[in-house]
Amino acid sequence: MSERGQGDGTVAKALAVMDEIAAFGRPVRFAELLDRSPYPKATLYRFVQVLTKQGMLHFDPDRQTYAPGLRLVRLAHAAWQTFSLAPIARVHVDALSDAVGETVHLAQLDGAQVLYVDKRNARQPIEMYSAAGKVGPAYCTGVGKAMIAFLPEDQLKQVIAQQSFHRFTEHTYTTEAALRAELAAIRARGYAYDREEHEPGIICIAYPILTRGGRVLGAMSVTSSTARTTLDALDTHLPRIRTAAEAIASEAQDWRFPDAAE
Amino acid sequence: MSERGQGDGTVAKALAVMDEIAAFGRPVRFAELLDRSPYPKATLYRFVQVLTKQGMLHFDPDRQTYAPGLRLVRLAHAAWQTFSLAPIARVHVDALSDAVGETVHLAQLDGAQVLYVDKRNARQPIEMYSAAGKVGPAYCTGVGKAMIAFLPEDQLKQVIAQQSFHRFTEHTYTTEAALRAELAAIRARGYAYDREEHEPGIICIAYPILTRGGRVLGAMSVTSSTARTTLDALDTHLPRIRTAAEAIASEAQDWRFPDAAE
DNA sequence: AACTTAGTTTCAAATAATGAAACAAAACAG
DNA sequence: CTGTTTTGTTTCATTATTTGAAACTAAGTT
Repeated sequence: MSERGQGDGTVAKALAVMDEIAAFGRPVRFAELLDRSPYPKATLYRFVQVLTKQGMLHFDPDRQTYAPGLRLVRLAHAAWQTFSLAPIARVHVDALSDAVGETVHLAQLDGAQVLYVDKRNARQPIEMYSAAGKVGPAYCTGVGKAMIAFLPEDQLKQVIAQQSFHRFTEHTYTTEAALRAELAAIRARGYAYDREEHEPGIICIAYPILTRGGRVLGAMSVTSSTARTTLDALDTHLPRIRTAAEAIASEAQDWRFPDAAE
Repeated sequence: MSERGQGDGTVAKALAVMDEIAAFGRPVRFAELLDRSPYPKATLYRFVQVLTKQGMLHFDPDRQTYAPGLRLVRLAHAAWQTFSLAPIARVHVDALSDAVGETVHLAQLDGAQVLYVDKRNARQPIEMYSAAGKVGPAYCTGVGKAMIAFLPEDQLKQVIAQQSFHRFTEHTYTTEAALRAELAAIRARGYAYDREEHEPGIICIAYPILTRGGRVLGAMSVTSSTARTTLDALDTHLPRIRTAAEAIASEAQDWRFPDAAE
């Protein structure tokens, strides 16, 4: 039952502090942090000191503010290179983006969230709230649904339990039952649509990236807006998306995510 | 115990383990890690367990390997957005890259190292973390020298003490004296050249990004190769680079790095 | 079956983390 | 300029966690 950050030792607590600071999205004063933190002054103070000394946080002495530090960028580079699909997928993402002329996203699951690991903007970029490293909800994005639809039931259960089911638009699925019906449809179809469920006017078609054993590695999507096109029109890109996703799956499997015995 | 028996702190130790895993640049087995680690088996084991549970590492059960986890990518996104110059500089980096048709780098100092936070290739567009997050030596890159040349003496001393002075090419400055002479020249000139000091055939011109108070925020560079051009030819881009660097400095100062009093 | 090597658990002792409270230093009154 | 509040830092006895040698299990090899 342990969530991140509680009862798991000192390291977990320190990382929870990192999360909190990152969540602010801007440099933050010690007092602000203290308000939101479950830890007493002295304890939080020591954490922040240690993290700063370690380069995980950066302290601006003029403004007396803390922000996530550059050591993270260095470590994340390693994560991106060794674990994410992005380096393997790169050539395919490029090709797909060129071919369809729309925004392409590559995403993986980070716990119950969608984490975008790569992105290509269309030539006429739509202003959207996503980039590599950005996270999003799993229950109302194309890539999110395409991934969780193919999770084994026990994992799916955990993931669903952590969804907020916030109603972003009038098309958002806001109940577990509705989402499960949608996921069943996605499994039957083999891929997912986003029908303006996360942002009004934004639609996408998303294809899962699965190992031969059916394990979920990630998903990739082609996104556009209702102002420019329709889902039916996006459907014409399906063969290309499928080809790209399957190529990524195949290469990823060989290089990095071999299944046990199947 | 008496004295400053400063026990390292559990968080610092855990982060050291992260660094070690990241340094491998590939998924790594527990035993490999143990060889390189100063910690005994049980201790290292627990660290790795905690970090995995926290999403800082990812464990591949099939191969029994650990790799940096996706939580880092999420945290780094926050670091990149709130602390790095990249978001502010983006439009200027784009414009400069378009104008000069060469590779443009944006870098900041992370301790004694150069950390690249953004990059534009002459032809290929967005690359995100493939380039952002990379580190390089400060003493033999254009951006590195452009930054450390403008550090106050006490900081410069520390940084120099941490340089390896490895001879990458026949042009690399390999002594503190030689480097200091070069830095003096850079200060006088206002910007730096890389004359194939890091990689044979690669030259660049790098301009520091400084606050009005003279504090070093970062540097940006235009890179090319001796096969295509010469330093003199690159010099023609100088006004554009200066303009871009100054624009970034000005905006960064207003938004995020105000000096104390000026 | 005997022997290796890799990974996991145990538990008393050693060590580090905790947090209430005191302290210092600014910021802000009056 | 003096008292007051707000914010940031240090102290220290208590408490809880971390530590690591060793025992153990599992998997692979001869």
